[in-house]
Amino acid sequence: MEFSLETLKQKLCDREYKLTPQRRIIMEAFTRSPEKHLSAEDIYGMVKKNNPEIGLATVYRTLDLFAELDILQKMDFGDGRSRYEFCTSEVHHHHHLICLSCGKVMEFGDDLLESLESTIEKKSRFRIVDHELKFYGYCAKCTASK
Amino acid sequence: MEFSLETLKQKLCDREYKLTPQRRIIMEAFTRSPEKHLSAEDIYGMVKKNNPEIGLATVYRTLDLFAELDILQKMDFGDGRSRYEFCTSEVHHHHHLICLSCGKVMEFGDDLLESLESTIEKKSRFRIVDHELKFYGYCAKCTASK
DNA sequence: GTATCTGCAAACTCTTTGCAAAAAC
DNA sequence: GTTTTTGCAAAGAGTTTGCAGATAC
Repeated sequence: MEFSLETLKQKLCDREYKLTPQRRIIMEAFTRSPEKHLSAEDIYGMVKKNNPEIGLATVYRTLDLFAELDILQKMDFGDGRSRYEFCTSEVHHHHHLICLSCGKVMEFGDDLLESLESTIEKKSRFRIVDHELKFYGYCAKCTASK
Repeated sequence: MEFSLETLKQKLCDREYKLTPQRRIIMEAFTRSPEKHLSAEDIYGMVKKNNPEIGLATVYRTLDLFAELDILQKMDFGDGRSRYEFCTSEVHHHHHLICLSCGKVMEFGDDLLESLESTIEKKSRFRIVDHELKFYGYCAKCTASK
């Protein structure tokens, strides 16, 4: 587990937030999940198994809080729901491959955009703070099964 | 106007769709708009002025139809609503600059991603059909007014 | 004439919010 | 003890759908 509960507690306390069981449970679900790009509903489904009393609204609030604390990054893959993934320092330097057939999201780490960014900043007088690159297509499995 | 009503009629008839006043009006609103990235609500607001009887559902249905006919391209800038723009052959080769302050969307035409795509296709066995590159930041106007 | 299309209202999905009860510190 | 947090249900935004009447061809 790359992200310890201690770190979570630290980050919460720094901002006067409390470490509640729900927040701990949601964080644990995240660290345990093999899939890294999770929606609120995904998390809700995972935590409800062992903690049926937890509410969907709490999941939403917790994910938003974690995003505000730079623990998670909120992302949008255009399917009408937000997804969250751990906000590592590399998160801005990998790109997403989104399968149009099965919806799977893969990552491709490689940052070729730094030079493009500075070109744009000069030409457009637009101050870039983040970028997002997505490739849509068909994963190997879906290509094979057609 | 780059896109004539004749072309629209042609494309519709080819697929056994009819050219209705509503479809014509919506297409005209699109060609007349200085802003190129329009939401359903944007279009609805524009057409309602002269045609108050037109329904929002019709706007949605028409935009989706146009997208299916490759007349418009449906896009998602992460603000919770879909936007549409004319689907020119260059549409896949320009990228978007999205201002986090005023929400304005600008374009940056330049395609440096072809070589990156073939690298990814080889390394990941992922067949790419489209890509999308967005830069988030602050436009010149918003940077100045801060 | 007939199949398509429209407008309306209701339904739907994802997300947010108001509030009283519960819990962290 | 007090402030934060929770669960619930209701509201909210954007979009879709069912249906009866209207319309393009």
